[in-house]
Amino acid sequence: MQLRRDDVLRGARDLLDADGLDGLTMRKLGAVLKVQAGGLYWHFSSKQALLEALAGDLVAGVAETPPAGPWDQRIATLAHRLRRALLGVRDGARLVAETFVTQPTTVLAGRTGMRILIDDAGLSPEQAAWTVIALSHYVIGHTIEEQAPRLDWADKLAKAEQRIGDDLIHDLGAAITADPDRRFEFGLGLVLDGIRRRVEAGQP
Amino acid sequence: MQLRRDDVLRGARDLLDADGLDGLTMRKLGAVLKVQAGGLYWHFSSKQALLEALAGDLVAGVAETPPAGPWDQRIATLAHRLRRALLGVRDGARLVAETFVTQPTTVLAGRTGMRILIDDAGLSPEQAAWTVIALSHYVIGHTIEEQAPRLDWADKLAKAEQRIGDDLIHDLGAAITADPDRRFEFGLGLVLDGIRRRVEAGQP
DNA sequence: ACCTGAACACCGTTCAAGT
DNA sequence: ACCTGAACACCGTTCAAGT
Repeated sequence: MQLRRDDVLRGARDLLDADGLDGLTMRKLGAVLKVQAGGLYWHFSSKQALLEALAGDLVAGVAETPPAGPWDQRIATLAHRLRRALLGVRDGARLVAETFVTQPTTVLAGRTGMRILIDDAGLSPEQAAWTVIALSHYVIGHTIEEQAPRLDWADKLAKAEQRIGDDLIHDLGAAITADPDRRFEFGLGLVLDGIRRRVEAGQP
Repeated sequence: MQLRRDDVLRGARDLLDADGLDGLTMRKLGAVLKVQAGGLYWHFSSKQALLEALAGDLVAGVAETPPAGPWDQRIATLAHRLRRALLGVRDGARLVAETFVTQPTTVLAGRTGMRILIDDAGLSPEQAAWTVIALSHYVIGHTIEEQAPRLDWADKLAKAEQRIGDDLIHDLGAAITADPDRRFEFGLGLVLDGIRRRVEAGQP
């Protein structure tokens, strides 16, 4: 029963989900796939290459053209898809962040966003490019934090609140522990509003 | 000549700058400080704890209250300070991203931002908290990408451009390789515009 | 209090050799 | 073509023992 490239990727994905990015080692992956660790290097030239392939696969679906509709809704769809993709596996955002632009699938997703901003929203190609980049930075930043191990946050926040003794810290803590879906929506809305300003300025 | 906690932190910072986050090992740090690796565990309970202390120090200055002025300018100052802090050491953004909210200094920086948004811009405490969180996600996302090793980006982008054969990919590539300062400014402006919408909606 | 020495249980990667 | 076996040069962490 020989191993194919896709089997390795699937095994890596499962192991990532089980043990996290720091727990994903070539030796454990070998064990899962019933293969010596060294054998994996026939399929991938390095662990880094394997991780990049994994990251590429993760964001593969994002680039599909969203259904017709208002430009802001279509862009929101892309942003949601990217977040969903990153959330698809443990530490997905960290994984993708470290191999971001090098991935063809990421480039394609960026292009899809640009199309919408140019054709539907009327931005210049340059503006569109800068905008999709900024938006992706927000999505990735948010999702990294969302996926970060929350272990003892509550404790540390409570301590900070006590030490500083401030209502603002309490409100900040409440926001941090709030529903990530809603927090993402809020930040996305903020960025979209920023884009709207540009769009309106362009066609008054 | 005994080692103090601060000496360890300073050594770790230097080593981080020299070898990057993946190259920062307890054994190399021990060598730099003329100490056995195990000896470091008297000063820090784990490597993780050391990294967290390093991250905390890095963003320590961000929380200082910015000079008086329009609220958007003061918020921009905070965002620039955070980026500068992250750029202060190699892989600083990655380092901070993984230990983000647990750091008291980060909490303090968030509080400073909230003060401005509440007192100067007239947002509710809740809105202010959600806003500083979203903004910090953008800053961190941007800076992680900015600090990512660029090794063979140009090659891969050129290949993607060739393969897809699209002007949009060319424009996207140009944007990605553009001056990070200007790209950061653009994205920050986008988010600030989004906040302005909220502010105007709040006090029409 | 602060560190050494030495060990334990791991890593990624290479590469001759097997099938 | 695909993998084994074994090695190389590393890791983080613990802990008795030294000073």
